[in-house]
Amino acid sequence: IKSPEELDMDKVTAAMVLTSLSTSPLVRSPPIRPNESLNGSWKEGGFVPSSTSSSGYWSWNAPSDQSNPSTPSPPLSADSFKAFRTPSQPDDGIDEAETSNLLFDEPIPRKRKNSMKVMFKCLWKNCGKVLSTAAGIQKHIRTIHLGRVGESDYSDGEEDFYYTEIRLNTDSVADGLSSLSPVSPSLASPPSFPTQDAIRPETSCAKTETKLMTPLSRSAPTNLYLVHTDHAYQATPPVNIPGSTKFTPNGSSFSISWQSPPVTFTGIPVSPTHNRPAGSGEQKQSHTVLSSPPRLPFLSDRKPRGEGKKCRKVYGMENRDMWCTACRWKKACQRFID
DNA sequence: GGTGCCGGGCG
DNA sequence: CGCCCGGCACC
Repeated sequence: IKSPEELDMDKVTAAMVLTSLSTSPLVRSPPIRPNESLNGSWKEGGFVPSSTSSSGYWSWNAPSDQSNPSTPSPPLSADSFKAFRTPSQPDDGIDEAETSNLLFDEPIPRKRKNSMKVMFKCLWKNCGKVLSTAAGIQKHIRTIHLGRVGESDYSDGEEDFYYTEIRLNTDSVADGLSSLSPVSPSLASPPSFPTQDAIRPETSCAKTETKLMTPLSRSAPTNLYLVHTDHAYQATPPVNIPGSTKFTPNGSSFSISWQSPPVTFTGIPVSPTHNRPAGSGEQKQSHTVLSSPPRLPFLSDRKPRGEGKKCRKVYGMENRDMWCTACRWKKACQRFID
């Protein structure tokens, strides 16, 4: 069961990955994309917990790598925070100046010569800036239009809706999936992608409200796709940490989340104790849901297994009478809920 | 192989 | 219903 908070988390995590990807040394080195296969495209850092259909999101989860609940900030606890970071990726060391320089001027070598080129265009009125990376455009919007200077690492996903992707080369279409760059939060879905004009924010005030009230709502349902790999975590699925190299390279571990109007959230309401989906992949119906995208055949929604210790482990087989009834009945534990 | 727990059977 | 377990996906 996914809570709304988790959904938000997904989004936040996705955003984090996006930004951290751009600042990660990995991205800068040429051979980031050894091949064009799904695996190759995704193992770099994608990730994000995902959820299942029936709500604003749909996705296919990775069976693995889902045990890492994490929040961008603040750390839930010492432990989770530790898990959240990967030993190989100290995410610091890059100062702001370098970061922006990188984001704005250095296109990420995402594709080989003949593949299509994807650019991201800012949709703010009188702007129209075009950058080559989603992270770059997000940063641009965040700093220039949203005025969030200090929180360069943080994204609530709002900026995702203020820019659009432009494809400048249409050959090689077959790899629909691999063409989805892990660094691109908003991708077009062939038939339903609206023109960029459709998603032009008219107001720049109140962010949260804006999302619900702007014209976004009329086009959002089918136009924005969030792509991430899974890990909940929280999640949904599982959690890949920004910049983490730990993402499971075995194909099945990524997810694409579709979402209707931007999920609304300003803060990150993450409960320290409930950041993992408990049982099956079901999740609460989101109030922002406007429609449900079709389920892809290859999406599998395996339920992430509860992570926490349960009665059995805590008390042991010998003390079975101390277990909660659910555990005794071999049902979902009610005492130690994930 | 252990664990969590869904699905289902039995009283 | 309460109670239990086969079986399976996860670890």
